Amino acid sequence: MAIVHKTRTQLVVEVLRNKILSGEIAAGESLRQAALAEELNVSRIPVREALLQLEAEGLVNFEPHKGATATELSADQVDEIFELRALLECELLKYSINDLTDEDIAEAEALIQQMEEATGHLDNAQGELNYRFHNILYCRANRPHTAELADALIKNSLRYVRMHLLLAGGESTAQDEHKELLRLCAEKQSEQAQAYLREHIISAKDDIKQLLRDNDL
Amino acid sequence: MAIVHKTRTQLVVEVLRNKILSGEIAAGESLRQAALAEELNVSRIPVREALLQLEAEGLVNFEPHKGATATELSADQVDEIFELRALLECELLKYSINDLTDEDIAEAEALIQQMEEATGHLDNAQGELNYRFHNILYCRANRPHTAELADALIKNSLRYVRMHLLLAGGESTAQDEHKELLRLCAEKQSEQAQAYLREHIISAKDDIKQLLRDNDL
DNA sequence: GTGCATATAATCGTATACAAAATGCAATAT
DNA sequence: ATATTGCATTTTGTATACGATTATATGCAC
Repeated sequence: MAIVHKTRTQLVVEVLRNKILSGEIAAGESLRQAALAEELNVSRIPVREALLQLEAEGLVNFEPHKGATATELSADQVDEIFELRALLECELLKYSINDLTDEDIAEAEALIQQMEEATGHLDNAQGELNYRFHNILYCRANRPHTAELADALIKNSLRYVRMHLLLAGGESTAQDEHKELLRLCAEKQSEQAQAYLREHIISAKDDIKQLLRDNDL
Repeated sequence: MAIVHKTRTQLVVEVLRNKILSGEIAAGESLRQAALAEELNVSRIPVREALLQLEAEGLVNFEPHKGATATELSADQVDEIFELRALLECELLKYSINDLTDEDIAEAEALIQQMEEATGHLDNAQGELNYRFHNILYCRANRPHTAELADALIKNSLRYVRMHLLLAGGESTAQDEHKELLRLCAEKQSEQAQAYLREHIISAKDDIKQLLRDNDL
């Protein structure tokens, strides 16, 4: 087991990403380089590089000479991000489903189990589990670029999903949907699984948009 | 017309992107920060930031402590990139087509004209025109995130397209395809236009893969 | 000669320092 | 009172300098 050296830039990326996804850094909040550097005990260079990386992930807006801000979450963006997710994730599932092993299925089942146990805990463990669940289903797609894009979108939407879990209690139905989706995958029903997945993602989107509307965003 | 101040980082990004897309920097070539900095008369900081940005675009691989290289072009990647393009660009066209104005159509027509005139010149003007042609068709989609992703993919595939133009003479058929595509767009035949666009992109992919095979890649 | 340990060089990563740009505010003019 | 100009402050952008990591070469034991 070789020890792995993480650069300060990578550490800063992780810290900031978590803070943004968890809501500790609010959408629209401006990210002053000097302040972050001091807070994290690094110089501004790794902070700058981290901000650039986060911009590529879509979590940060970086305007030259103006500074960086956590990206805002508009209803339009929700539409776009979730529809992109549906598009890319269905594509990944299409390429992955026939090569999913029994172990993959079992692993996904275990995650559903854990999600049920985690119901009620309002930390971001659920989002994390949800994230891993979806990723397992796509792991055999052998489409690294597509997977990377989908990954970024999923991470980006985690903020909304978290809000979804907080404001609505809607994970009980999501649980059932996960089980049904997994069943279709286990039976290699490619078309139905894709359609179901799409519906799963789009309905989450609609829920979230409704929430945004209700909470005057 | 406000004068716009470009940062050195942005300038370096543009220079390097052009060099990579034009082939002046070959796939797999390692990009030494100090050498680039000296060549471009800037310090290593903007070079580093430019490399990070190019990595986000998929043109560069950036490994910590190891250095950056121009990304390699494997047959698998061609598959993936062009299929992603087909997916995303059809989506953009779907949302854009009904709002395309007569001016948009005329502009696209003018570009086809220019492409015909440029036939034979083996610079990268054609790739550039091609790029602008496709972008016009999507300009009314109002999907900034999707457009950005598609843009990166198109830029990434420009290297292949260039090779395609160099090795095969295949733009005469592409020209006809562009005209037919534009006609379908002008007539707002959404479904057919999408299908035709998909076919246009996929067949380019197949051509390019064939070329890669023939030239022992 | 082969394999390993150490030394050396090349390259990258980051801190610090300085330059350039944008912002906010106050003084002035309209 | 409002708009405009100029200055001071804040923040970002970039150069330079230093430290850390990796790759390469050298020497030694076997």
